[in-house]
Amino acid sequence: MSLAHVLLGLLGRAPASGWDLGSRLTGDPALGWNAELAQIYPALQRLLRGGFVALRRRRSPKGPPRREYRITAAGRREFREWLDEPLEIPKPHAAALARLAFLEKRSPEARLAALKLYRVLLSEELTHTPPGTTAARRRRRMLLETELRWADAEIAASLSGRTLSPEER
Amino acid sequence: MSLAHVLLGLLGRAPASGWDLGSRLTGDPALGWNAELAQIYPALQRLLRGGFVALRRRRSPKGPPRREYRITAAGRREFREWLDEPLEIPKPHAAALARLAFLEKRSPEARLAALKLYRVLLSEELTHTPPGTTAARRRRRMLLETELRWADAEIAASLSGRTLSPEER
DNA sequence: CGGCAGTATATAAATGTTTATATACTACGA
DNA sequence: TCGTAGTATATAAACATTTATATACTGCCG
Repeated sequence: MSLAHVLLGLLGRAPASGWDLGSRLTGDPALGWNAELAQIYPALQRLLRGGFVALRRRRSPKGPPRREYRITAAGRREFREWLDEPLEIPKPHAAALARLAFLEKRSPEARLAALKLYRVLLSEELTHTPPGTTAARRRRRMLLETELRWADAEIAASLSGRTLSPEER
Repeated sequence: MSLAHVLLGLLGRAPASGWDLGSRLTGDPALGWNAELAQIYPALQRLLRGGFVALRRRRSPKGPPRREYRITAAGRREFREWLDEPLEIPKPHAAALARLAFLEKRSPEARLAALKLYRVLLSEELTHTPPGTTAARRRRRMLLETELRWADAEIAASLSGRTLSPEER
């Protein structure tokens, strides 16, 4: 169960509320994990019952009282055990990738349009991704830059393919 | 529901059994999707009931009779609609990535060992990844090559950090 | 004052995915 | 002949994730 361990990892950096953890997860794609609040709140309750985190209630300047969690010694132990499990090459699992995998099923025009759109998305993402301060962030940035070069190469290939198409010869 | 659409996409290339589809999914990480057979068989039954695929039973040279599916016109229509949905930048979601994201929490020795292991895994994966014949496969290969360069850079940084550590100064 | 936006927590229902288990057919080697 | 490996299908149970919905508190704008 990785979500609980990722939450422990984040709480190891600083105490946080469920809301904070949700923001950090969705705000940092380099973490390699994401979750809805509806999943985070029950996960924190389980961690609390298990003694892996401790709770402190604090009133919030805005909104209802916050429930801030900090990691316990047992939590750190549990996190380290998870961290020690063997690494693997992650197998991607995303609808957007599956769509890219079937690019060849589209008409040359639609393919080109999709590639150009994807390129725009990539460069936007890159502007929101500051040069990395951690290994995982540096990795993420390098991968985005590579994807950008890939998209450019595919766009070029798509254009030269178009030039060679029957109507244009 | 992406699994059903990915299956339709694969069946659009050639008719196949559930077993075949399972092998193709796990055999081609560039597809960006993976699933267990226990998920594939019910999905095919739903596609069949919906009229998106048609079934032909064939006896197998080895093992029990195969149930081979081919895509129907309705299936192609459904697939194209899914393919036309807007692209996004995929947010990675994998335990291995989450572990990499907490590399800094490990001791310099453990960090270095993890990076070296990951490097080995990457180069193995690359040898099993022939130069791409589709856009998605070319993308996958470029990303693996970039990850390899990232791992080398992090290993180098880790080593120079070690050189500067108190005991060695 | 009323509604909206942002912060904050929470639960139920629906959906998707993995793990465990069972069955069946063939070929091959011990 | 018996076990094992590979091919092939299938279901139940457990687990994970998303979507929908509800509540509450604050400040701001109209």
